[in-house]
Amino acid sequence: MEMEKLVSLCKRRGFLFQSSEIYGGLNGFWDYGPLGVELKRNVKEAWWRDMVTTHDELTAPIGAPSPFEMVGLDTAIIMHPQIWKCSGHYDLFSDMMVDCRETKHRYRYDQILGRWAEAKGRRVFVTTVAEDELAEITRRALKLFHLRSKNADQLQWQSDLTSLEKVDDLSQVLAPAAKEIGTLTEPREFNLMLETYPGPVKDEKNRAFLRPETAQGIFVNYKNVLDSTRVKIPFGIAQIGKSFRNEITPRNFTFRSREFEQMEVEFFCHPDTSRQWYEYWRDRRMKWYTDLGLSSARLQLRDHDPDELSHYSTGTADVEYAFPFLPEGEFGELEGIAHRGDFDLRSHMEGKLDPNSSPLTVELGDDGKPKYRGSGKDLTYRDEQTGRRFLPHAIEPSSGADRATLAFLCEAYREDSAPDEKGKMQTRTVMRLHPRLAPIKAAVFPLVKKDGMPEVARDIYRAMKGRFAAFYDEKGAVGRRYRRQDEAGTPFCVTVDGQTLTDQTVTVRDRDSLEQWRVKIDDVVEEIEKKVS
RNA sequence: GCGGGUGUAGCUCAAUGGUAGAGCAUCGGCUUCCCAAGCCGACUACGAGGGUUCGAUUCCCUUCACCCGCUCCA
Repeated sequence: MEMEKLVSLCKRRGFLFQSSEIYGGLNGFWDYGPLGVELKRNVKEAWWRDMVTTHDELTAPIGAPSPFEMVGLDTAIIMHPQIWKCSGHYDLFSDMMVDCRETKHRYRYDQILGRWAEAKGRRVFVTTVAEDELAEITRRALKLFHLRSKNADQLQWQSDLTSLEKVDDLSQVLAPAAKEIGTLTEPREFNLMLETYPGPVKDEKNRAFLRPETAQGIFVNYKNVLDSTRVKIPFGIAQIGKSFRNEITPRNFTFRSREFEQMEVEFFCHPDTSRQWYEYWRDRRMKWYTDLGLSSARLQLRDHDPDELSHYSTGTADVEYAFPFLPEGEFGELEGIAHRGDFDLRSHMEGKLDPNSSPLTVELGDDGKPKYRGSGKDLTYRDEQTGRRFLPHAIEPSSGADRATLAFLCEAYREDSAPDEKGKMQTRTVMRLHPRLAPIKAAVFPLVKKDGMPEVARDIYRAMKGRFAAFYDEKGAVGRRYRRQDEAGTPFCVTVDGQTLTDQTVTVRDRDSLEQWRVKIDDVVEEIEKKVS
């Protein structure tokens, strides 16, 4: 399937529009049209119903270690800036970066180390980002000055190892991996979080961030939920909401947008059982996508390699989909299921933890105090059976609503053949969306606009509208009307014909098989409702 | 962020330094008893800004967006 065809259909039928299109568009932002908004709402509602509303806390679901509770939450997009310092996003997301024009590599300004070296009358700041800095710098300096190891004494070091930040003139700098000097751009600030300034006066003191993930809203409300709901561990808190990231390269339709919507659960459990819960959520979340129509052949559950994991995490897996815009054999992330240990709760309690420490300890600043202070609130959980206190571990299934919607659109797009009125085969474009996700569940047509058929059809339409999304159309050839609904992904079309007027039956036409069968008018609404829910 | 390409109607495309065309879609009729191309009619476009020119959709510059490759993707 060519992506342009899907993009074109999305615009033509009103699934997706480029944001601010009449002003030329805005990179990284997208608008959902009348059909798209229904589809995305259905995705989110399917998720919420399956995770929260219909969850039965009395019964252990298949594969779950025990019964558990699920509650929801809806937190603000803008939160206290300290949250992002303790979560680690602040340090990771706002950096001075330099680009190398020669190698096209991008580096964190503060991570490039180097030494001033002089030889043959030239003075160059030789840099590296490698682990064994001194050896690497020496090796690169010799190479730059065309010196053999035995002539190393011709090389004079004019400084100890220092940060590139101390160097004023970048034209005399040998960039890591570069062959020539002076290839680095001036340092530029990269803010991966979008900033805003609550309050009428723009002042640095007021600087806040649009959340880059919804999860932190859950962590900082974890105690409120415990105190207000009587939930007991193990339990999950679910949230759906917008998040914002300054993606460096927004691309691939809505796949990498700067404004996007997440569907996240933080599942809190005892540390001893966390591994089992992680496996439960990982497998359950994978199944959710196949249940809603993504083909197993295009989906994969990819466990992260141990070296991809934070050491405090015992597992992270991605649910990935083979999007048609990716190269053959490559997959794009739909959802990450992460074992986060107690990193987040402890960071919000004690102060930002150093993710590289083991066991985890609070990261200290130059003054020996915590780099970012936590809330100081006790977030431990008291097991009322044993009387023991502990900090729960969190399992985080974090799903992208827009990415899921895009995957469902990609999966649904098909071109097949259907006969026209002369029996000649024609290409048919059809969106084979799962009935639960389809924006319109059924369309109702009078076969022709006369003989009392419209009146009957309208009555059926009205009866449907009270129960589910339906669409009425009486214009033009009926084949054309069927094809229009095919592109909208409507699973069923109900047609009133001449026979209806004599025996009170209508035809129901199936979108995918094109089969038709007759149903009594009195039964048709219920029959379709059963098939689409 | 870098390099290359593209930007004309809702969609897919055409042509042109001087009035911009088509197919499909849409809308209004007619026709039509089951899968888009039967008939008549109607609507709609040169991404934005600036420059050159008597005159720019066309040439030049800038910008925005999209596509491809590289980079990035916590």
